[in-house]
Amino acid sequence: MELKKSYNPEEIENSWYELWEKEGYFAPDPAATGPAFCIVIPPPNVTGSLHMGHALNATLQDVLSRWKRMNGFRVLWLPGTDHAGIATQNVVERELSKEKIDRHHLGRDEFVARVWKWKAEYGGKIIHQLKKLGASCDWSRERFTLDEGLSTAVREVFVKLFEEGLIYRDGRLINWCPRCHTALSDLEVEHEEVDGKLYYIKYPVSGGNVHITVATTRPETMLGDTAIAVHPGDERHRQLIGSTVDVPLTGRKIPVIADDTVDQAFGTGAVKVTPAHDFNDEATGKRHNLPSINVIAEDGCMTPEAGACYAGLDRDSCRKTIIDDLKELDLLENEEKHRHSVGHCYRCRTVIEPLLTIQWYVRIEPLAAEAVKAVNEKRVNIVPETWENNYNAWMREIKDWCISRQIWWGHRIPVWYCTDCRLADGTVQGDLIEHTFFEPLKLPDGSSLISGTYAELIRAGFSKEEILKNSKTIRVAKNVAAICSREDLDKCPNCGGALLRDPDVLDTWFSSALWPFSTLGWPNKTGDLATFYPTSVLVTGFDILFFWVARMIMMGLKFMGDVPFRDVYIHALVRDAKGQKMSKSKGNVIDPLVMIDKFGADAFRFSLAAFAAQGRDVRFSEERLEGYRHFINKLWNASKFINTYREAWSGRPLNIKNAKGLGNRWILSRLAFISEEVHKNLAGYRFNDAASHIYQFLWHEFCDWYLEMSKPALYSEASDDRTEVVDCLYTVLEEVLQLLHPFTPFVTEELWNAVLEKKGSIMMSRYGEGLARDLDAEEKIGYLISTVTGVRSIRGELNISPSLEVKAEIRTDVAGVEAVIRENIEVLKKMARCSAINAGRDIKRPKASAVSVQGLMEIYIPMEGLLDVSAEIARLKKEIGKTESSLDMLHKKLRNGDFVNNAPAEVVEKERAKFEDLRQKRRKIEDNMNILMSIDR
RNA sequence: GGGCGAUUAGCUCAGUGGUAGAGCGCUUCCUUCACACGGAAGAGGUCGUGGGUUCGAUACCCUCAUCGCCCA
Repeated sequence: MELKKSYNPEEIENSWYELWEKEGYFAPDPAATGPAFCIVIPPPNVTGSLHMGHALNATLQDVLSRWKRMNGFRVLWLPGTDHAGIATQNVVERELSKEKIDRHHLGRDEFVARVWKWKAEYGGKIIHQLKKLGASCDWSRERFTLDEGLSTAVREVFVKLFEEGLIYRDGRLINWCPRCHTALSDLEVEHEEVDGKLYYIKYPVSGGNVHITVATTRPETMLGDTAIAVHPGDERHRQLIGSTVDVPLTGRKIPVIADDTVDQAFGTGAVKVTPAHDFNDEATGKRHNLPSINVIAEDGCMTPEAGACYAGLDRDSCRKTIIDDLKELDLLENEEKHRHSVGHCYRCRTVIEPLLTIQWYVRIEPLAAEAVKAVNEKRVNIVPETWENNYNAWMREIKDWCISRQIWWGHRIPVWYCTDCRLADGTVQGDLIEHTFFEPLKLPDGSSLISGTYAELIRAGFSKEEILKNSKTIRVAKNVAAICSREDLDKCPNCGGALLRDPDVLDTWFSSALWPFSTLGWPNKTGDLATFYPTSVLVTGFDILFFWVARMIMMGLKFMGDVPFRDVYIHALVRDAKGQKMSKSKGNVIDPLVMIDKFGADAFRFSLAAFAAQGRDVRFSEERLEGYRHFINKLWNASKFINTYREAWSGRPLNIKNAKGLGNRWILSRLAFISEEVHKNLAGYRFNDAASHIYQFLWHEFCDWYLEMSKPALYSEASDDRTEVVDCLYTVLEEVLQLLHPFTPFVTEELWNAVLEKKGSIMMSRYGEGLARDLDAEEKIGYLISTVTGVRSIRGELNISPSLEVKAEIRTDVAGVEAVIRENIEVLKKMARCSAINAGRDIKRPKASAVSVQGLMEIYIPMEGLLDVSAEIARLKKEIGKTESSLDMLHKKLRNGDFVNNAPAEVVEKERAKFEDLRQKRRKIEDNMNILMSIDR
């Protein structure tokens, strides 16, 4: 088959992908006998579209998968997506708001149905994009964190942990997003430096005319203050400890307390304590038994507790009002600019509000302890190792994990509350369950209700269905008994009374934490689970090391009794060419699909792999990508060249042991070398090293040297020599295509078929064996390369036209060198563009010749009449200069007794030999220069 | 505030206890029958600063500076 002049990716990529998929190549081969190799994909958000991070992540996984497959492993790369609770709910809510619909109008069931509909329509986008990239995922096993099987797994895990007391319900301060209207875990809060203000507020001391000034960044929370705290050793405030102050604007009296956590350097050294709205203050409150006053509600607006003037205002306008009011009372002493860190919702960027609520938690310590042990005992290898530190540091300080979310899209918590059971004190539980309606609900008597306890509402004549359908929030008191169950319940197992299900859903990361085994069929004992768990490696970015990786290790150990993966390869973040994080707001986002369209998936993938050096961020630039497109084109053209010798090919691979030609032995030896390097580097997740070895070999050794030196034989008439060269070309091409295939699957598949005319797909082929080094050939080719380089150097520097053929006289004392030159005279003539070459120990320097002194030879180019003597002298001087500085350095070293005595003998010997060689080289150049200066002139 | 990482050619980055490499860019030459998405020859670095360990440090240790990230 004839190849086009240059490679055109779009013509072939889609059809090859379709074929691979149709043939079922992505599924693990049931007939394969090799060991299992499994990667579970870090499930991208179902709302997402492919960005550079995904592209890098998927490329590396695909490189590993394809490489292992070609090594005979039974490979499973398991794909899927994540239901991304908050993010997805936000997306659908935004859509609804365009139709002016609030999700509460729809009700829970209908809303969830809408999200499923949205998912069916738009959710698969990223999957198609992964296919464009060439990802060899087994799509027949694709999973979704909210599908039936995974939901079963989530349910099982929740119930087990609940039964063991590792999941519990508690009321404490949590991070609350007033916009998403849900609790968040600590990890989901992003701290960000913002320019704020520090307000100095005067609190009058009760019954006197003195006051104490406190500094705060959040004056609106003063409405919930329950103390002022100062450091016990602070002279400024010591006399006020134990006294009472009036909270301005409220008149509430609160104590001044001493607490040694107060930072005396901050503000005035006196701080207000608001246990209901600040994490530090909550702790202070606990230490001093202070009450908590909730002044901010879940929607970010002030509660009735904040007082009639402020109730209903949102946080920000309340702050302004308070400042105005304080100014009026002359209680605002000062305000100054203040830069401080503020928590934001990682989904919507809204400022987080610490709120006192009842939530579900996972007791994390026992799980974390096992997970730390697994990493420290190297049952899980984190690569690069430096991330182990981060992992350990985070695990040491880990706090219980808040897993309940007040949204509708997700795994509903499998807990029910009986409305009829009674507490020990006789209270009916239904009176401890509080409902707030979305809109006031009309009663038959014409009045309406906006909230009430479940029992009240029932008594008022509402049905359970009506109550639930109209509830915006359902708050269940902490002392209501939780009934956790594997099966859905419809009546109380104890009293047969009505049950309400916990309204919350689980943190999406709860289901992600089970991903490595839930996707393989757990809790059923499946064949996949037996074969592929623990998975082989997890490839991911460091940004979800805690969110996800650590939690998977915990859950894997807990429920499978083994780690979820042997290795974790942490790759870098992809940044733009200037090193900035890509973000939509900065407008520096590079779309992988645009890159694929422009440069082809192969060049794009190869670039990503070549950039992926361990422990460093990836700076992506189109310029470099362009360079790798050229590389793909180079491969294409080399193949095209080889393809023209199709009829001369015996069809058999050339084994280095049977090869006679020096060049053939050499290139096969080099092939053996880089093949080993590629396999070694991939095994160590050194993708960039693997990629650059292939690049160097293919371009510079194979194309620049081997192809050129094989041309004389190729251009000659049919002979055994020529056949061997052609066989060699095909042999090398086959192996190179295989080595490259994990990086550049499309072009290699195309060439595999078009040039090698193979029957099957390259992705199902196996790496060949029998590669071996031939150091004798490598040494001898070294002589030839020196010869050609020497002549070219003279040509280049003396500006001798390439069209002008020269003669070369080569003097060498080494019989081996002389022999190699004689045996390869035609090749040398062609490559160095010489009309004749003589070599031997008796060669004399011809008159008016330029010289190049190589290691074991002196190359003379007679230039009769043409030699620009001064240019040549200048050239030789430069050469001497270079030699000289190396000699100086070596000389100093060798004269140093400490070096000679202390350094290993072989190092000293090496340096001596180098010194001798250089000295000879210098002498030879000097001799030549002297001749040039005296005789030739 | 705590921790981590970076600092090597004009740019982007590899790398090693025996004074350095790549890609792109740059200079000169060449449209030679695979490829101008090409070929050949070159220029270019006291490996951030100051100290220490060592016969020897760009590499190992410490200080500082600058930049970046994570956690609080």
